[in-house]
Amino acid sequence: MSQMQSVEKQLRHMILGLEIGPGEKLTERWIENRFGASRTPVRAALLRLETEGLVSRDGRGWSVSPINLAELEQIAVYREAVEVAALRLTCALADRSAVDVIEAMLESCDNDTPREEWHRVGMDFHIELARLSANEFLFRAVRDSMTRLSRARWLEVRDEAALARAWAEHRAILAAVRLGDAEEAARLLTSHIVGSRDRLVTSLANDRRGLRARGFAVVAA
Amino acid sequence: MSQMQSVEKQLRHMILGLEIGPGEKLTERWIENRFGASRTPVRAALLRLETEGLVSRDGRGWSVSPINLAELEQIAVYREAVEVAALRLTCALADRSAVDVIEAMLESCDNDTPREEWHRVGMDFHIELARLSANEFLFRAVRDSMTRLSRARWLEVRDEAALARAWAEHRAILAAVRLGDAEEAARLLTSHIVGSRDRLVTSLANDRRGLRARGFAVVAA
DNA sequence: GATACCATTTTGGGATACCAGACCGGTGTT
DNA sequence: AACACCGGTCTGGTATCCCAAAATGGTATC
Repeated sequence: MSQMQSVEKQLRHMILGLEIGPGEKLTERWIENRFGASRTPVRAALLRLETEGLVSRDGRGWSVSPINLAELEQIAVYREAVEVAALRLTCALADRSAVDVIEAMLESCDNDTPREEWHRVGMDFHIELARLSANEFLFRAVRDSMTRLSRARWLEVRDEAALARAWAEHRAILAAVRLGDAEEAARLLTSHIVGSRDRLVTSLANDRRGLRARGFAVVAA
Repeated sequence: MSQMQSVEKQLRHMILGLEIGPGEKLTERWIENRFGASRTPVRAALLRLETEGLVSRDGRGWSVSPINLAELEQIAVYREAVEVAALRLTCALADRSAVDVIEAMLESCDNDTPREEWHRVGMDFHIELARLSANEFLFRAVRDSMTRLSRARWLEVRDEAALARAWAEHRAILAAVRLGDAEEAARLLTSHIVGSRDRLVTSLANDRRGLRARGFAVVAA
């Protein structure tokens, strides 16, 4: 059995789900025992997760990357550049009917939907929207950005009002894309990303003490 | 001795310098012998180079990534997005004196300068310009893009006229940045990137037969 | 002569043994 | 009580072994 991908997947899942706290130390031996794999696949997983920014070298060893407010702000700028570029490409497409699939994705969330699902769909909206551009690099950039933002976004998903607002903005963006109005879509997406960032950073800065109490490392901006 | 980084560095250098042809098969054992390292650091190197796009899985084994025309075109779009975003940030800075350092870098190339140096400085121009934005993600995006483009750019550097043109465009961009004219700088950078891409893709498509004869895999757009 | 088949070799994936250096805790000294 | 020292333990880095699967090449058959 190829345990390599399994270790990587499981470890990523634990990190993204905050089952292992940001800033926590990791030893190859612990991972080895935890997932019943040997060091070769463990090391492969760590190397991959390092490039995703989920894990970092900590001196000689490893640790789960802390949540970094300065990094979140920089990612927002990066996201804005790549997502807007992807969006403009998509608006220029002759066939933009694929937005309906994304719209349907949004509709699949209602009051009975668990938090986890909202969290996932909220990210997938951006990822799938970027995929429509058919540009592999823009797509990957968005996907990787969302992975890096994923842990911090658990906070936003706890705020009912923020969630409703995000969904409304998502729908508005899709509407503009459907019409092929690149300028309007870009404007909406930009303000959505900037707004998200502001709410996220504010909320993280406020919760910082509480998060640290739970053992989560949160680095200031 | 930490041979891990050494293997990675040396292998990357051979690949970027076309000492190992695009599309060529690689075996872990060959690398092992070639660099006198054992398989663990070899695997680490391969995993890292894979994320850089220099090496790809080829069935069960590994091979040097072929030069892919479709990929080059997509990277150009991606580059345009991130480089322009970085440039706008830089233009908004109060202190833009760092452009002088980049200007000096360009000036360091004259008729006696070896091809290799022109090649490196041509890439470093874009990388260092992106670094000025002080956004780590935009910077990395540009750096990684240039790495991916590096091999294909060996062709452009053989064309004296193209080189002169590129340098002129580089200088014009710096001049606009120095004035803080973001719109003009963005316009110049965009057309520089688009122009580079067109010349590169055209020239590659023309040389494709010759490159293949040298054993270089070149995938069509 | 082409092709299907089988034995051998080779390959990457995984496991394990070993090492040098960092880290930690206790002890003895001041 | 504070601090310097020292020995054991733990960790990541490396080398090496083993294995299953895939590639290879030769051979017999049609």
